[in-house]
Amino acid sequence: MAIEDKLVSRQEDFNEWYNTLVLRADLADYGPVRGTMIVKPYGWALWENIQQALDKEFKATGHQNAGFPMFIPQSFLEKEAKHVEGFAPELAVVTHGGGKELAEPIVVRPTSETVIGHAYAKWVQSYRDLPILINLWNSVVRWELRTKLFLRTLEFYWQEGHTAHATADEAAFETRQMLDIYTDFAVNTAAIPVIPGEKSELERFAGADRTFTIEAMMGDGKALQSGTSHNLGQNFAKAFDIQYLDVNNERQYCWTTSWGLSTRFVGAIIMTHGDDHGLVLPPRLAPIQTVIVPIYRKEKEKDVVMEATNRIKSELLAAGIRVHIDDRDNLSPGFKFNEWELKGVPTRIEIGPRDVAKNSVALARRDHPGKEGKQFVSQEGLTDRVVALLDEIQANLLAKATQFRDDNTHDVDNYDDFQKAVETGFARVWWAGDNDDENKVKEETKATIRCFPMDQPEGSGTCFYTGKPANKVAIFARAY
RNA sequence: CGGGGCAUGGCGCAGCUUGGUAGCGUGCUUCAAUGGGGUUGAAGAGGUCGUGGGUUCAAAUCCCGCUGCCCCGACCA
Repeated sequence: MAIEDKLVSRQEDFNEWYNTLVLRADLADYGPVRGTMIVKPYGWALWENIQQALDKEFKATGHQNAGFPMFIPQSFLEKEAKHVEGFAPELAVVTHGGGKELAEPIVVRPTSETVIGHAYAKWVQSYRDLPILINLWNSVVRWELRTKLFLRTLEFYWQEGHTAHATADEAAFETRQMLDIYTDFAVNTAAIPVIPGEKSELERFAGADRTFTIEAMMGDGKALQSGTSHNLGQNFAKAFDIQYLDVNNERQYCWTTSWGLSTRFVGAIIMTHGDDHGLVLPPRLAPIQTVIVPIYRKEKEKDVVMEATNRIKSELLAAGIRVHIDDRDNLSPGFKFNEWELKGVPTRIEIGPRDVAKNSVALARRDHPGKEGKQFVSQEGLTDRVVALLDEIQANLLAKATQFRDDNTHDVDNYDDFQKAVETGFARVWWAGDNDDENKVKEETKATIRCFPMDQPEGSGTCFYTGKPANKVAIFARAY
């Protein structure tokens, strides 16, 4: 392959690096309509692993999956004042159907709170009908002005959970529970050290009382909101008339929540772990955890090499490892090594005639790219070794990402230091300002409040911007 | 919507200033060799030069219109 086809260095141009990486690693491509995305099989396999990990947690906490329509009457959106205000500019509207102009325009769902509200109003009569705990795996459409593969596309895939509860406490518990599930998933499955916290009023979901988020730091120091959990209070219950009779035979409005995590998370994985050689996928989510590259010269060698290759594959499969044999005969081994590194496969086994003779293999690890991370090991106990190595890589990725985040997070107490801090990462500050102050900071530095971390320090301090006494710590950063 | 750029085989580009047979790299197909870090060689396939008009004997190239895409800003998971 030609030199000009190599990846741009991540440090040189993070944007360019990201875009070419997504295309070259065969994760996704642009669709025919500007801003749409085709998720290719390899990218989708990664998304499926994310889905499975989350879905398991949703089920374990009593949620069920369901399907809801993608078409929503425009009037539904208008029932909740803040909601329509937030979403009106980015709606895709269907005006014709069956060759005729429609009496009422239909919007393609940008999110499903409204159609869910419509349904729940019918479903809920009694306190005995509550709670309703439903999750949707679907895609939604938002007509964004600027788009980027995975991070912001016109249509994106996600899950959106929608729950209705009898009391404010239950809704608050649910909101927090789902935030914790996202946090645990990000940290322990995706090896992304996120900061869970609450959004400021300016960044709050349109129609929510409180919005919670997990914020991750990307390789360029910018923040990425990677999952959200909203406490909708009684806003949608009142807009859609979701009421129930309580034990005292009195009508009460429900308390609702919604929470979501999207294919944007794939972007988070790429931008957190990727390096100049390509993707680095956390072992627990990697579509292929171990790739075996057989190397042989003549037809004579092929048989013995393939025999060992297949035997090793069976052993790995039996241990529950996702294995792939790269037996393409038109590519050199060196090419394959580079390609699988580009695709982020955590471990690679190379086996050639010399290995067959010595009962060994070459075992490479993706978190140490190139020849450096390669060692020749015995075929005896190989499966155990790979299992251990996958765990080691998983832990190493989290440790590296955590180190990076901490190195680029600064506690600052004055504006000069603040400006420097948000150039390269997060600024952790005492905050006592109003929306105007927050907007001014954004105009001057491009940094916004990413969240007020759940983990607040004891005591109080002085706001770096307004100089007022403050009792809350905020994370500021430039964001995607 | 404001500012900048681009549109030529699948992908990346040159050619345009000064009009005259459609080029390069990579990829693709076949064969042979090679095979432990982006392998060689040979032979092939593949293009209405975004689109509509104009000038001209002749337009990828000059002129006018249109469309699409990319980057920066506003919007946003």
